[in-house]
Amino acid sequence: MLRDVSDAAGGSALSSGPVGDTVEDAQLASSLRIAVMRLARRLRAERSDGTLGLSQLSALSTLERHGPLSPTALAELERIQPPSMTRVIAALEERRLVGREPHPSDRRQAVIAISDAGRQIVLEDRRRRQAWLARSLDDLAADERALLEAALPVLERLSEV
Amino acid sequence: MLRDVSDAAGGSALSSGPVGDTVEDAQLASSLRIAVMRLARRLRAERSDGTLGLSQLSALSTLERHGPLSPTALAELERIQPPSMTRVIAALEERRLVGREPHPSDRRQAVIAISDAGRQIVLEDRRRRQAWLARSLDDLAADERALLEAALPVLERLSEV
DNA sequence: TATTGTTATACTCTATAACTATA
DNA sequence: TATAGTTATAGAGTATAACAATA
Repeated sequence: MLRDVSDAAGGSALSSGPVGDTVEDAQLASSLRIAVMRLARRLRAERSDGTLGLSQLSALSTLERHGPLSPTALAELERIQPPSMTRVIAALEERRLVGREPHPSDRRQAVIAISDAGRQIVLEDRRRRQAWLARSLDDLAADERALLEAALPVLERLSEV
Repeated sequence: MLRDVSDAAGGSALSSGPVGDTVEDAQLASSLRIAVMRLARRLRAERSDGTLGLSQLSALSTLERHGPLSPTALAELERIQPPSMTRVIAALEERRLVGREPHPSDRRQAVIAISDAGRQIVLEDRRRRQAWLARSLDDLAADERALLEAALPVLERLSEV
C-alpha cells in the first residue's frame, strides 16, 4: 500500500515544476475526488440521531465557533449560496437552536446567534456524533491515523481556496 | 504545520490501546468529517460540463475499471442502494453510455457494460475533469501533495469498511 | 445603483417500501 | 421462499432567477 506513496512522493520531488506535475496532479485529483465523494456519502448516511441535518449541524457548529453572524457571512463560511443558507437558518430557527436579531446600524442585515439549546447540541454532538468514523479510525493502524492527521490540514486548505 | 503530524504520531505510538485513542480519534473524526463534507460540497459544485452527474460518472468509471456488472453488484461497489443504482443506470442507458444484456444463465439478472461512447467519456473526463482540484493541488507545496498522496489509501480504506 | 435577504422553482442524489419476475 | 430488479414516493441539500427592503 505504501509503495504508491513513495513512488508518488519521489515523482513529485523529482519533477516539482508546474508543468511536470500536471499529469500526476490530475491522477491525484481524480483519486482524491472519488475517495472524498464516497466518504462523504458514507458520512451522510451515518448521521447520528437524524433529527438534525448535516448542513444544519455544520452551520450551527460554525456559529458556535465564530459567534453571531449575518446569513450572508455564514453562507460564505459554509461555502453555500445565500438562498441555501436561508433554508438552513429557517430550520434551525424553527427548533429555537438559533436566534435572530436586527443589525444595530444596518436594517438590511440580520444577526444570527446560537442559542443555549443550540450550543448544547453542538457540544453534545462533538462528543457523541463521531461514532462510525471513530469506530473506523479505531480499526486503522497508528501510522495510518498519523497519515490522516498529517494530511488533514492540507485537506482543509483545499476547501478554503 | 508538520508539528501536528509528529505530535499525533507520537501520541498514537505512546498510547496505541483502544481506550487511550478514543479522545484523539473523536477529534480527528470530527475534523475529518467537516473537511470531507466541505470538500465534497466544493467538488460537487465544480463538476465540469455538467451534462453528467457525479454519481453517474462514478458508476461509469467503475464499469470501465471492473468490466460488466449486474446492477446489484454495481450498487454494492458504489455503496448505494439498488433502487438508487436503477436510476443511475437508467440515465446512463438513455445516453447510450452503457448497454444492457440478459445474464446468460440467470434470467433475473442483467449485465451492464460500458459502451465505446461511455469509455470515451470516462477517459476524456479523467484528463479534463479535475480542473478545480488539480488547480488547487497546483497551489500546494510538493510536500503537501505528498501528504495527500500518502493519506489517500487510508482515505479510500475508510469508505470500504 | 448596490447590497442583503427571501421566495419560487427545480435539479441531483439518496433512501425505504412495495411490487414483479425468476430461481 | 429467496433473490434481482424496478416503481412509487419522499426527503435532504443545493442552485439560479426574480423580488423586496434598505443603503
